[in-house]
Amino acid sequence: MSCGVMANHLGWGIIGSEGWRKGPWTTEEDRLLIEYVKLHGEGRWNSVAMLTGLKRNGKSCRLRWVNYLRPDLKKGQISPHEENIILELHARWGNRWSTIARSLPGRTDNEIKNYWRTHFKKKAKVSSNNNEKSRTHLLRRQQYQQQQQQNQVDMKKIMSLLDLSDNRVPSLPPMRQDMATNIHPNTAEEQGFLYSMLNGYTSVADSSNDDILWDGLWNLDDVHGNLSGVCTTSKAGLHISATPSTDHSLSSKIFSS
DNA sequence: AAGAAGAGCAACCGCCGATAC
DNA sequence: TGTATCGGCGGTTGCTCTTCT
Repeated sequence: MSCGVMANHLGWGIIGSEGWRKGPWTTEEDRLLIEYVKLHGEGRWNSVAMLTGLKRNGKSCRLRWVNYLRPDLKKGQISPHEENIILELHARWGNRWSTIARSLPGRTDNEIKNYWRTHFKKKAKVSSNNNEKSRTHLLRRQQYQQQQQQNQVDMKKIMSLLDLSDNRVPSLPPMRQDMATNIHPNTAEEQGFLYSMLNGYTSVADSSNDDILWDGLWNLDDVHGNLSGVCTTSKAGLHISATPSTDHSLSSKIFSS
């Protein structure tokens, strides 16, 4: 069903009190917006309505372009690799979806947010259904934490071996090599984090440990109400103690594009 | 076959920081 | 320096589609 049909069918696509259309975009609206960006580039979204005749406000235009019309968007399902990256970065940054999205070319913050939300709910439900297994989970979590402590020891060794003048990370699979070279760590701390993230996720989030990781994340959510304090723990193999909610400078340095 | 429930996703809202004036 | 505007972000809503009963 096209957006236009849906809009008509549902009475959606109404004109708001300020004269702006709302609701799903029609193909004609998309075409106008694409034409605008071709001619004027991205930005100055508030002038779209004036220059194209679109009855959409600037925010709506920007959102439509960023989340749906951008030519470099990657369509299709999130791959297992991407899921692992999301997991790791969420453990690190919390709900900073735009920061996470910058590490996943072609994916939008909205897409990642939706993905996390739906999978979070799914996993959380599974977790709540498995209360009877809690003792087993506790035991496994203890094992997991021991593994993370070992990871920290390993990390120190890795950092001592890293050549900080060279951003390329040796001995990584191609996908992780791409990540490493795109992110450009500047300091030993950043490079250490990046390295632990890239190397750690197979041990953390492979199929055998995946439920432990999710379980840890859900429990953190229960405790904190949100995941803003996640990385003060070793739950996801991360060990830099700055909290995501305050550590804006590091994230912007690491993920600046 | 029909209704209910859940999953997935597009889009809106409100807040906030950056920038212009 | 104060105010207005714009753009970006995270949270939330509401709709369709799919699966289950």
